[in-house]
Amino acid sequence: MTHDRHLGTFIRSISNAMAQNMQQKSEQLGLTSSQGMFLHHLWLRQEKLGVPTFAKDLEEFFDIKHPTVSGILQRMEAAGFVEFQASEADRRRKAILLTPKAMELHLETERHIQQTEARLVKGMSEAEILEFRRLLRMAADNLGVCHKPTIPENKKEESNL
Amino acid sequence: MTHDRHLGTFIRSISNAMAQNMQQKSEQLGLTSSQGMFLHHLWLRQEKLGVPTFAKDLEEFFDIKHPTVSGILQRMEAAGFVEFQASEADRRRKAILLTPKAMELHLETERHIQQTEARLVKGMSEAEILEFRRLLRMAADNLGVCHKPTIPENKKEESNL
DNA sequence: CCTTATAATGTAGCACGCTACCAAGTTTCG
DNA sequence: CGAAACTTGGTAGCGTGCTACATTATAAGG
Repeated sequence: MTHDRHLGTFIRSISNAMAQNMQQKSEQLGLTSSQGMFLHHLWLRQEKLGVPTFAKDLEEFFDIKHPTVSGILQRMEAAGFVEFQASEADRRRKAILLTPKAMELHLETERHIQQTEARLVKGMSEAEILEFRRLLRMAADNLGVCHKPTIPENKKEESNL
Repeated sequence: MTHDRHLGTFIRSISNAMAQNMQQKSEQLGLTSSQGMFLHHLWLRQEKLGVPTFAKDLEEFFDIKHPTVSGILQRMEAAGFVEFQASEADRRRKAILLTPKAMELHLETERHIQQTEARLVKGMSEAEILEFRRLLRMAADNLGVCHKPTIPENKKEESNL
């Protein structure tokens, strides 16, 4: 019976490995893995749902702090993937808009995300995948990780991803 | 049925949340969560097993790249938690030694790690915890995360953690 | 209306993860 | 033995996560 690593370091390693995996797939596109996930989420809201996205939305969905969102958006703007548009309703906010350049990358980015997801659960049965997700959610709840849906309440029924 | 986040971002959030949890517990000791885990592992090898530890060992056990190990060790040295001792057998290597100051923190650090581990699996049955670990290991294997034991082969039978 | 509280975002500074590259010691093999 | 290959670890530079603080806009209460 060999020793197991603590779950903490183990999960950290898996998280790092997934990021590296995404990064390698995406680097030809000039995207990092976080930027790829931002792009996908922004695309979903902008094209599929037609709702504007603000920094606050990304902060809540990805469960990261606002300075982290700020940094990623700044680099995506510098790389020409997003633009900002001041909100009239609330002058503190700026809507985040994908550029045509980013739109072109969407399909490939989505493919990378799905490939990485598929690789993660390779060899698991459908039941095991469900159980994995259930246990991960329990762990997340234990740590207070919030779990916002992609879609605002008033748009929920329109979506199909 | 609400949307679920991709497993990728979900695991990343859990990993981040655990690190924050550890960090909050440890900051009064002047340790980060990575430094705490390094300290625990170094203590285990140094005091329990009596084997020297080199940067390469940490790199393999925690599954991180060597520049990352290097950085953490440099900060731990600057904070007075570790010292280095040139190896006579192989002059490329430096054994990593915990200072008395670090030894004093060991018990508290171990407690923090175990509290965080316990919090993660709170509400899960023994069987669920085993299943969680099994599924995490499958995912890790799928991503090529290596899973080295804490203990060198020739010392394995002596350990009891 | 005006003060105060709350909310959204920005910046500074740090830890930690990575890749890419470099230096030096050890090992292997002709 | 000597050259080439491998191993160990160091540095530079960057992205992403954090906390703490500051700024500005909106909301709430007297």
